[in-house]
Amino acid sequence: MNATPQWLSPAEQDAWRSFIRLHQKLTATLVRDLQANCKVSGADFEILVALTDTPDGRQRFQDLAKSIDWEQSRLSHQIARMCKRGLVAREECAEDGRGAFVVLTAAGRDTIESAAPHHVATVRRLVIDPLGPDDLATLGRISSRILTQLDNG
Amino acid sequence: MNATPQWLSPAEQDAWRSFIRLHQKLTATLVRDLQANCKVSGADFEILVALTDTPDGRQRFQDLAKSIDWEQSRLSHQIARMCKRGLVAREECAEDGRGAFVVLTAAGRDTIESAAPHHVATVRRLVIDPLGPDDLATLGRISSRILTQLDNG
DNA sequence: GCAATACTCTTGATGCGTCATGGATATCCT
DNA sequence: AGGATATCCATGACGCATCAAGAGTATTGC
Repeated sequence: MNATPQWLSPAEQDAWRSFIRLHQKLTATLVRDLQANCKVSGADFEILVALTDTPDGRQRFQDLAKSIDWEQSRLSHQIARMCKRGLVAREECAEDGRGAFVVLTAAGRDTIESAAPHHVATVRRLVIDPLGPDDLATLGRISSRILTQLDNG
Repeated sequence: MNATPQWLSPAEQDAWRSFIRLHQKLTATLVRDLQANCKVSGADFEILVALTDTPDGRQRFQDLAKSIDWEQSRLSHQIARMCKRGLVAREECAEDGRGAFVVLTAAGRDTIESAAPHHVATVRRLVIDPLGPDDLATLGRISSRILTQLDNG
């Protein structure tokens, strides 16, 4: 039932390896840039951005996890670390005794407000500008296509 | 000296977020697939593939690190873990007292030979087939472009 | 009511990745 | 030759990601 060739053709292999390599190198570069210039990890940044998206900088654990597609326990560990550094705080949930809120602190807000412009500038320089609008749109379209496939199993 | 707009336009943001999301989800899926079906991590797989690329499954630390673009200490830690599980072994280097070789063991060879076909099939199913040759080539081209930018700083 | 079940979050163990540091050997320079 | 320097690899500390297990609280169904 498997008529497709087992190995990748040279052209497929080229494309795939470029993509994987890009994948690894871009992540490493962006994370390093954030850490060196803004003292936040990629994980910190993602949490802070997600919290900033809500008007009061407060979100239930569950909702936050869903909005950034993280597993519960990963979020729990991450929030524990960020609490220790004062970037966010926990709050109990009145309506549901099991639940809890994550709240952006003043320090957290300061951090993200100074980190975000720097990060955007880096993304522009490394990705958006070298590609130009057409290729960027193509990249977005291709990404969505693969994402759909991933979501369908 | 910064005439470019600070934030991303909605179109830019869409494309960028799709790409990042793809990035994260694809990695997670592939790693999980390898771990669940073949009992190897992504890091294990990368090492084993690189070693298989040489005729005798032996490589100096340094050369291995360069060929997969890893930091030296990352490789050292990884090899230590893989030694413990018997996938590779260390060998001293006669010509250079500081140096060392990493050698594929029989168990390591078995592992990669059973994992590789499975992995290729997954990559086909999730990425190569849904894209088709043209989009795959485009993805490769775009990836190379960004990689060049990364390498130039 | 209340027992069974489901939900929400936490915790501990383990592997991975980076940084800073260090020990050993080789090479270079005078 | 011998000291300075560079190269090669190892190690420890710390943060991050996943998995398995668990504690407390709500909900469901009888």
